[in-house]
Order: sequence, then structure tokens, then C-alpha cells
Amino acid sequence: MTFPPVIAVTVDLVILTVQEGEFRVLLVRRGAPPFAGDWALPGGYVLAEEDLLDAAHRELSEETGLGRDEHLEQLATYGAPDRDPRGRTITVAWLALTPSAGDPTAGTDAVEAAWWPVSRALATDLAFDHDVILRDGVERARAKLEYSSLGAAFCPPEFTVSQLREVYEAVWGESLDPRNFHRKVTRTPGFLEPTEHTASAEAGRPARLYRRGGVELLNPPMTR
Amino acid sequence: MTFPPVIAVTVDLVILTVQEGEFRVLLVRRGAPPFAGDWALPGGYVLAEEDLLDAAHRELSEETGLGRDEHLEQLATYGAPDRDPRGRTITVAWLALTPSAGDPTAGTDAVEAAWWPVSRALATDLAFDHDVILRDGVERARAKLEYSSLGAAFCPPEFTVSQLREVYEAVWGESLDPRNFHRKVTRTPGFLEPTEHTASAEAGRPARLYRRGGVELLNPPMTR
DNA sequence: GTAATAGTGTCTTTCAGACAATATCGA
DNA sequence: TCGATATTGTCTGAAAGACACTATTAC
Repeated sequence: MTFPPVIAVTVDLVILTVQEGEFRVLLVRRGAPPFAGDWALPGGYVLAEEDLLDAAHRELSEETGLGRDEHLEQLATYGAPDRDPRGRTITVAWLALTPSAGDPTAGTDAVEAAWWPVSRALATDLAFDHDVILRDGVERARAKLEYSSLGAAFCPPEFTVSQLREVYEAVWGESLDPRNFHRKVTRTPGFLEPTEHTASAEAGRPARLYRRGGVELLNPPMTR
Repeated sequence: MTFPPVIAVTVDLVILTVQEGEFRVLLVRRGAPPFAGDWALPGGYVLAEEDLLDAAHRELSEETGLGRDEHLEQLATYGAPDRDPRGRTITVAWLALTPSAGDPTAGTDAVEAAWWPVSRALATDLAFDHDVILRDGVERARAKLEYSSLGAAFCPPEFTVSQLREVYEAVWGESLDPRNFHRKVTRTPGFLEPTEHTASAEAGRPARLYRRGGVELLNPPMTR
């Protein structure tokens, strides 16, 4: 018996997006045991000399081809002794918020990767303890929209107030008053930065385009 | 070279309290290398079959003799490849909030343990990356007082509104209006539960004693 | 009585919720 | 013109900041 005990370390990612007005999460179908054939969060082992954040970024780009400009924050670490049948393994889970992206690419151990509606993923048995990790990640994302300006992380670089509102509605699963929402986000200093451009109107008056402002914390917060 | 890489896992604790109107953190002086003689956060290796939360509870009771009723929550995990000169080690940091307690007991690897004023600890070079962990823990605690009822975790089972206010003032480092504070905490449903008792007056009118109410999240939050 | 702390009430400002009204586009 | 969406404005109620005032104790 060695001391300190030998423990393997992985990173797992809760990658969230809003596509077509729907709140979605990236899942991969496992190609190898354990849990072969089951859906899981993308992730993998941390390398010997690799920082945890670097490992998370590496997995993120392997699974989605996304760069380093997505929002990525540590979620929590999960380490029940029996959570991986291969042996003692703890996983550092990360939360990534990305604008609507294209099709995901299945990574090394995965046979398939797909965007799932969050509500359906939450109701599905995932591999390992990924149900719990997903639930915590979704909860964190919903809470963060309230007291930070992170809703814009789901939007492209330039976006309209309506697009941003649709993000909030998709993540929270409730509809918001367009007028009060508009007032809140445009009159909170530093939340949005107006551009010179306007969106081409599909119908009705064209909307002004905005960029993310510099403010991180909202005070007072948004209200669901 | 093995795969997955062999990584040691520790838990480290940011144990915060308020004593004599001062915001304090528990530090231990290391007795053995690395960083022998330096002050550090209490912590130690996770055992082979031990859950992370159990490891945190074990270290908490080893260092303070405190039971399982203290508030304990996961803070974050730190894993820079070179953070421990003994070899690759990641640490899962935890945040504990406790009512004013007696003298700490030095654990296994420590020669000394003491409550430090947080401001002084933040200005001191600690072992490993414990400066960063402490900063993050203090920041989390300060933020949590705003949108949760956790200030009461620093108080004994029964306490007065003034005691609670002194906790907020010590943690935030600002003075609060006693009358507005009283209104806020007593009129927020579920924050405080009145008891039949009153505190014996040191001077002036005796204050009613309260217990923690059931509410976790404050909405609207406290404001600094 | 006075000093000290506990607790209540009042006025003002800020801001969310509800929703009327106006602006600007395509067809 | 109309239909649709964007944007501004208005009224109301909740709650924070400032602070006068009352309550209850020890001395």
C-alpha cells in the first residue's frame, strides 16, 4: 500500500449553448467500457504535466473545435470512492457557455457526439455520476444569468436585445416581458455596448446590435 | 510512464470565524518540509477509500475539534503542475464557517495552529498556493453573506440581531446602519426565527434572541 | 433622572412589474 | 395602408438609505 494513495484525475465538461431557442448540452456516446454505449459528458484524463484549466480547454476544443474565447469556469470536483469502476478516480468538472455552434466532433473515446435539449438530458441516465454533474452545471448557469452578464456568452459577438432575451427565456424556461427586459439590459451601465449596426429585419423594425460590455457582476441582479 | 498519470490528492481548508468583532482564519505552521516553518491552510492527503467531503470533515475536526454541524462547502480545486515540490498534487479546497471557537489544536504535520486576522493572513506569504486559495475563500464568504443567510453560520445557536450585524461588519469591513439592518433581517421571511429568550443586557435594553431560520437564499439580497 | 443599546416609523429614491404609446421596418 | 417587432414612457408597489423617535434596561 502506497501513501499518498494513487488517484486518477479527469476533467469533465458541461458545455451549454442555446440553439433555435432551445437550451442544449453537448453529450457524447461512449465507445469503450465502462458504460459503453451510454451517453456521458465529454471529458478525459488530465495529463502528467498539464494544468487543470489547460486540460479542460483541450477537451473543449477536441469535442467542439471551439477556441479559447468561450466562457469556461470550474464547476466542482466529484470524488466518491466508487464513482469509476476502473478504480479510484476524481473528476474536476467545468462549465462552458458557448454561442450556437455547429455539429460537434466525437472525440477519442466517443462514437458519437450531439447537442441534447437540457430537459431531456436531465431526465436521462448518464454514465458515471454525470447526472449529478449536469444538474449542478445547469443550476450554476441558471443562477449566473441572474447576477452576472454571462447571458451574453451564449450570443455571437454582436447581437440584439431580443436575441439576448431569447437566451434568458431558453435557459430559465420562462417568458420575460420584452420591454422591461430591454430597459434592464440597456440601462445597466456596462452590460451592453451599443454598436453602429442594426440587424436586418426579418419582420418589423430592425434592432440595434450590441456587444458585451465590461461589467461582470450585476447589481441589482436580473430577476426571473 | 503510466497512464493515467499518478496524481496525489489533498484537501485544504479555509476555516473562517468571527471572534471579538474580528474576521479570522485558522492557519497552521508547518513542521516538516516542504515549506517547513511557513504558515499554511490546514489540510492533508485524501485516503484511498475516502470521500472528498469526509476527508474535509476529518481535517476540520483534527484541526479544530469541531463537529459536523459547521457549514462546510467545496470551494475549488487547484492543480498547477508545480504547486507541490514533492510531485504532482492537486488539492480540493473547502470553505468552513464556524461560530467563535476555542483554541485550535495543531494537527499531525503542524507545530502550531492559530487564528489569524484575515487581513493579516491575506498580506502574508503562505505555503504552496495557499495565498490564492485563501483569497478565493474570503471572496466567496463575503459574496455569500450577500445572497444567503449564511452570516448566521458564524453565530452560536441563539444570537441577537446586533451579534449578527457585527458578523457582517467584520466580514465586509464596513459599518452598517443598525436600524436598517434590523429591519432587513427581521422582516425577511425565514431568515431569523424569534425565540422566547432575551440576552442579558450589558448596557441598554436587552435584545431578543433569534435562531437561524430555514431560508438559504435571500431575495432580494443583503447589500453592502 | 442619564447613558446606552434595542427596536419602530417615516420620508425619499431606486427599480421591478404591468402595460400604453410610439418608431421603423417589409409587404 | 397593415402587421410585426423595436423602443420609449408612465404608473404602481416593493424595498433600500437616511434618520427621527420610542422602548427598556443599568446606573
